[in-house]
Amino acid sequence: MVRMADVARAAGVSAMTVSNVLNERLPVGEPTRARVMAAVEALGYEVNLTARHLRAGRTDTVAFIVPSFHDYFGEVADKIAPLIEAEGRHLVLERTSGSPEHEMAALSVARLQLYDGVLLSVAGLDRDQLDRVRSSKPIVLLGERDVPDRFNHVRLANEEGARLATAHMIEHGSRRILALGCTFDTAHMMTSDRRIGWERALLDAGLDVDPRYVVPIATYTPAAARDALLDVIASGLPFDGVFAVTDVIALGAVAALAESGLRVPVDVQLAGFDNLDMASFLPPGLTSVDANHEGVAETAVGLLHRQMAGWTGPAEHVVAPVRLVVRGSTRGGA
Amino acid sequence: MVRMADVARAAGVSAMTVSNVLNERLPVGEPTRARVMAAVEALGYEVNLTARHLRAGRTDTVAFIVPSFHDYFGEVADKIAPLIEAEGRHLVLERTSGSPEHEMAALSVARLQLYDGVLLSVAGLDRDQLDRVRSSKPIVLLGERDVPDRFNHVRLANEEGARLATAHMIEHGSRRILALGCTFDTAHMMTSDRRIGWERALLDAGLDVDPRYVVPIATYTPAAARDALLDVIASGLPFDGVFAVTDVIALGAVAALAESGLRVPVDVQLAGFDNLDMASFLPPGLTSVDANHEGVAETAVGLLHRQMAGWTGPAEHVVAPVRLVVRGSTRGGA
DNA sequence: CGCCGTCATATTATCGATAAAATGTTTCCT
DNA sequence: AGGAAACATTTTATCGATAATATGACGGCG
Repeated sequence: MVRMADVARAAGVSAMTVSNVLNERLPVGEPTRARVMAAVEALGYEVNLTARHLRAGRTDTVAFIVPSFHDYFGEVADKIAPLIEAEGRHLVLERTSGSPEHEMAALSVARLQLYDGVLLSVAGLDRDQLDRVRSSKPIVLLGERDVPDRFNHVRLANEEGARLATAHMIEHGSRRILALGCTFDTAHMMTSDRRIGWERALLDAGLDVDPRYVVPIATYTPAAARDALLDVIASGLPFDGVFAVTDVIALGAVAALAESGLRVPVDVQLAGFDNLDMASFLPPGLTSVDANHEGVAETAVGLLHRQMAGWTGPAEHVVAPVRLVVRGSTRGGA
Repeated sequence: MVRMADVARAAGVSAMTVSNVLNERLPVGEPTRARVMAAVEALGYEVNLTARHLRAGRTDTVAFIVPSFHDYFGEVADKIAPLIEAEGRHLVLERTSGSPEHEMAALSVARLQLYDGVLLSVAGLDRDQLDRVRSSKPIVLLGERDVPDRFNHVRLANEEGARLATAHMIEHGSRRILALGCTFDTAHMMTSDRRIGWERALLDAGLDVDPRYVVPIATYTPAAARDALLDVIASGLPFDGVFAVTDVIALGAVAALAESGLRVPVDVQLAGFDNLDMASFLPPGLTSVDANHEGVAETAVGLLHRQMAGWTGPAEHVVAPVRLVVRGSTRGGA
């Protein structure tokens, strides 16, 4: 391991001069700078980032902590990365499996030290647990859970999105719409907020809210969604529309409907949420609620940058607006 | 920031004793241990991982460096994470955009220092560039590029997989099969290795290899794939099968075929590569070459663990076997 | 000619933890 | 009782860089 001191010796200067050359902190005379650079090249020296971090208290790295790496979070992460890199920092992803324990561990003093700032997609933690986090590290929370006021937070207009999607299917003739993957949780969660939007659309249209039409799912995978929907079909419960709580769930629904010979959108209309890349390619095109990933990424990163730059004003709680992207899976589409 | 020295003072012992209690390195008397633990609790002390890293030379962290976070790599990363965590380490993901410069930077001395080991999915680097990497850090390379012998490397049986998929479509009646997303590169690349498999299947069946049937794609997105295939359709080139170089490309093909009123598998058979989760849900089910992500993950992590444990034997070059998963998008499927 | 300011570079102290060696204390055995 | 072994804890040095401060050389000016 080549150290700064080795470079210093080779160039006949002190370590501090090497540091000044490399970091352009204090001015260094041209001949000296040249000698130092030559020594750096000759020895192949590179700074020890750990030592720099310990001494300078800065890592130039931001973490985005997500429940899982694939699908939705992978897409959002790819939007976030360039924004972080534009400010000369690195982005790394960590995974929590959505468990509260892992999420708390990611917010522990020890782990937060490793980054200049952290974006956390909250899946498992509730407000009380988040309140126990004591740290002045810049943090921005993403996701649909309730969070303490002191945290910057970006969430989606879940209820409105679900309402839009459901109302759109009602408008085009659906009367019995499943809320696939929704729940009756009382705490704010993605699955319950979206259920409320679904309910609202039904009530606005003067339709009944039948709890049998809320179909919870064991795990948020297309496989579980397909199985759940196949069960519904087997049970004989009549339906002519499906609001899937996410596009990933909608993917499972597409498979179940196709397997059962139900045509989309003729027999059953289908709408999802998230507008993943996939949505526009899945024939006949998946109608989906779009929350503008890119805008969400910009907002969240903006809040984080502001904190990292030293801003100490009150935290912001942003609700990202949504719009419905209509495609062939509903009768308003092509 | 609470330091170990603060805990030591509170417990009336030396910092070293605190360290010994927390790390269970040297034995500590029970009453002392209790006092130390009480002080740790009272002050809410947590170790400074950066200082530990600097002194102890270990981060307990492994990086998986990928071209992009979504789709294929997100799925593989979710398989790798539990394997790393099972050994008590953390996994972080970094992104290179597939550019050689970013990949080299990720392999720089400075960045490698941050991890106990690195898994790198090579997209842009060639053998010569990789040869310039000088580091004894445990590294395992993934991906289809050629790599120097001294690196552990896991790649897929690309040629065989493409051959299987193509042969399967020939067997079920296709005679003019597009190689969508393939290329004529001479270096080993995913897109050229798979083209060779496609060629082989054609030749084995006594069919012509017509270069017009190799359709390169600007960017590896479903949108670009759809556009490329729509262009082919518009050109009037007749075809009755599509081998898509990846499932992501196949997704674009599905959209293009649906838009053009071509029925899968009746008019055109379609097969992909990677067997992403999506493949089994995309109606009528996407026939795809499965490379057993989980097995690849286990192999790669196994090689990395071996290196991190101090193994210094020769590097291994593993070619992960593939099999064809037949679904409804080809006529052998349901 | 001598004093002061400016610029370039060097010295010192420190970030927080831990490996290795040193010190002190108790126990045990003959 | 004497001495060694066993055990518990502390001391010292170090990982590699950098912020803050100090030193030295030179030029300008009265």
